[in-house]
Amino acid sequence: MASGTSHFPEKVQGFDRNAAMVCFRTINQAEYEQNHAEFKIIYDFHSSPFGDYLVGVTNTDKAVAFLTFVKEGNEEGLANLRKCWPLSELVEVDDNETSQIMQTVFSSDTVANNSLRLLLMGTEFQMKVWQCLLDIPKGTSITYEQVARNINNPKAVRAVGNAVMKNKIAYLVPCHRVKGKSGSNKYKWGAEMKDAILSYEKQE
DNA sequence: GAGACCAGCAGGG
DNA sequence: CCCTGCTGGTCTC
Repeated sequence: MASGTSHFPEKVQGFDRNAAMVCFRTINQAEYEQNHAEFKIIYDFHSSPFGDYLVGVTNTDKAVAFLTFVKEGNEEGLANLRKCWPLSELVEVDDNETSQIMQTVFSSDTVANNSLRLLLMGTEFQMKVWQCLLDIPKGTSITYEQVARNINNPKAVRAVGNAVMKNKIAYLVPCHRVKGKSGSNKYKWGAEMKDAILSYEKQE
C-alpha cells in the first residue's frame, strides 16, 4: 500500500487500476513469448460457493493469471491452464501459498478485493472488452451490445461475445455480468451457474 | 489470405 | 419457436 492520502494509488508496481479499482497488468502474446521465463505460475485448487476451482498465480507478484471452475476431474482445468500459459513453468503448491490471496476473492470485503492483482494476456480488442467488464458494478449486468458501444466498436457485438468467452480469469473478470439482449444467457459453466453468481453478488 | 466459427442481434415466418 | 442475413474478431488451415 502506497503512502499518502489515497488508499488506492493509480499504479502499483506496474499494475493499472480501472474504475472498479481492480489492479491489473496487461501483456500481449509477443511480450509473453519473449519473457515467458518471468511468468512462472503457481497453482492450486480451492473451494467457492459455486464449487471447486483452479487458480493460477504468478510466483513473483502474485497476480492472478488464471481461474476456472472445475468439475469432477481436475485434469480438464489443468489442461486449460497449460493451454492458456503454454510456455510457463507450472508449479503446484500447498494451499497456504495461494489461499491467502484467494480467501479475499469471494469475500464481500471490498478493501480486500481491491488488493487483488490480475494478469491479462490477449489481443488489444480482448483487453478493451475485459477492462470494460471490470468496470461493471458488482451484482449488475449489461448486454453484449452495451459492451460493444462502451469500447467504441458498436458493430462488434458478436466479436465481444467471442472475447468474453476467451477470458482466462473466471469470476474475477466478470463475464457472468454480460447477458444477451433478448434474454439469452450462455455461460461456460452453464446458465444456472451464471444466475447463481449474479444473485449471490446482489445479496452482498 | 480464404473460410469457418461464435456466449449477438433484428427481422420474418 | 426456428430460420436467415448481417456482423467483426479470431482461429485454422
